[in-house]
Amino acid sequence: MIFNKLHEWNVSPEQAIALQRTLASQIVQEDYLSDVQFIAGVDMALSLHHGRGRAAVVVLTYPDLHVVEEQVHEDVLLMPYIPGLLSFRELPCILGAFEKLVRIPDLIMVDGMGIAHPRRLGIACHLGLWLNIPTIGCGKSILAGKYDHNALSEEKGSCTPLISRGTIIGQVVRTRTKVAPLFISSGHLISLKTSVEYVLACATKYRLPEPTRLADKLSKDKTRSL
DNA sequence: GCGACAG
DNA sequence: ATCTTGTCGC
Repeated sequence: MIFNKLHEWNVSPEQAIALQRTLASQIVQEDYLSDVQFIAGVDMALSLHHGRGRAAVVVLTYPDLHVVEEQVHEDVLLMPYIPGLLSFRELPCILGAFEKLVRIPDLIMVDGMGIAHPRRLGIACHLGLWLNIPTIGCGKSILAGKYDHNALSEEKGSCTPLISRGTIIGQVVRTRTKVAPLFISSGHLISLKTSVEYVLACATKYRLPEPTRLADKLSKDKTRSL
């Protein structure tokens, strides 16, 4: 598939932050989804010496969740990991995997934050803008905001708002009973409510929803080099 | 100013 | 994220 080249990737941390501020104003938090027939999951694995990375994208049917396409792409990492600037480290490689994709997904689930980010531009938002496809941020740990731990019961499906500066930036969602929750937020072209619905619909047997769980597994595939 | 900090 | 074996619990 093809996408919009919004900017260069070899930028300084200061330039990256400036870009995030500009891009954040372009994020759409309303639902603009077409009939969702295909959902993709994306994740990335890093090499032993953190010199290279391998991005994996898995496309599954919805709501049956059957895999219809898988693509991986390896590349050198340009930037180190800096909290808040994750997309500048991982997206170049992830976009390489999307270039190889034949089946265009209607919705994408990303391993990382959406707008639940210091400048409201997590990796899911950034990817959504480059692809112009709805994206959901599915983080395994918190980056920004706070929530009432007591408002989250042990049962699957339980959730409580993630709040920052007086506004709801995401939902802390329990995808499995008695298992650590996930931090869900809108990426681009989708509402928070709809995001949570899709995550729960794809969280069948594990903590991670099937799209990102399978992408995570594929990126770590031991039968490949790196 | 101090501490926290997705993957 | 990654380094790593067995082990507790449903």
